Amino acid sequence: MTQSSGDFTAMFRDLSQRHGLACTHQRQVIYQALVTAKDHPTPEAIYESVRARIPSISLGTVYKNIKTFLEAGMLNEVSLHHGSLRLDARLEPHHHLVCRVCRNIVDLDEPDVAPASYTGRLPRGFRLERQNVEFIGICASCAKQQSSLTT
Amino acid sequence: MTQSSGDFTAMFRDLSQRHGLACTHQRQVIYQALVTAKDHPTPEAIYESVRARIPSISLGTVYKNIKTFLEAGMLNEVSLHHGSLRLDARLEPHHHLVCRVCRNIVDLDEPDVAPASYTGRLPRGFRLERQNVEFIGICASCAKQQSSLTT
DNA sequence: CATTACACGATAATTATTATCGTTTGTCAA
DNA sequence: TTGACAAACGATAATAATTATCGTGTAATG
Repeated sequence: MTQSSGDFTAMFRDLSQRHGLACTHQRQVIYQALVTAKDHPTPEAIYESVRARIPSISLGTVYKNIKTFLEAGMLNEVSLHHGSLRLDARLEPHHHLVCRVCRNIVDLDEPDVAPASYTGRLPRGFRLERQNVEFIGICASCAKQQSSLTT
Repeated sequence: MTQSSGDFTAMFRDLSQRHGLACTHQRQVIYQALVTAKDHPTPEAIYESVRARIPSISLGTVYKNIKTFLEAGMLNEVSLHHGSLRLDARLEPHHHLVCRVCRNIVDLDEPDVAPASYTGRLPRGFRLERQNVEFIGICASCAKQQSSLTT
């Protein structure tokens, strides 16, 4: 146990250094909660889990560090469209092209998309109905802005 | 003008009847704002747009009717995962299987998924980086609950 | 081991969404 | 038509999710 938790500590120290982040106890425990979660937890769920090990931690700290991890690329969000509901009145099946920076969405017509396929096994009793494909990248105007930041 | 708006009114009256919804002026204007929106608007954006035609409308009415349209299947949400942020610490590319009712997420390994492909033209300057595929359906336990409701 | 910038915890503020409630309006049948 | 009733409306309060602020504490660096 000392062994494996020691390994994780060393790994996380190294990971933090590579991303230019201070290696704090809170961060380590939050990160461990994230990587060991089997489901796709919410910040609130991480907060609950971390509280078992650091009862005094603040919810704000959990949010702040999750954001830090996201910006550092140590973590992903399941959807680019949480936060505010976005609506789509086109009922015909179609797909989306999304800019990962400004999160603007462009419709792609169904006939231009060859669907993905899954060859593995589905969970028992799951009835598959459709699929959503999101093509993700960076749009022209966001790319221009980002390159001007690095010069 | 009288012609086309009359067409829409008649169409919407019919649509409402088919879904068992009262055909109110507010609903018609909200629905028209939704179908004519080129982007994928938020409830707030719809509210702003509708206010130009019905200055006295309440934001709550817009939310309520959007929810009504969603439940009736007259409208879709862009993502099943808005509302609360959901996190994913798996950095390797992989895809998701989602139950449209309980919105639980199961990871699908990348090797089991043959990706989609897009044969159309991308917007000028858009740099495509990756794709997210969401396989959507209904899980065993939600299917059981729904069938027990109809019996 | 002292300095300093960054992180922490507490808490207030903001944003997004839902609920409540009294009034108004669409629907349906007489 | 019109009158009854259920459903929808507008105003507003309440809740949920997230972000900002600020004084104190601690990791990194030399």
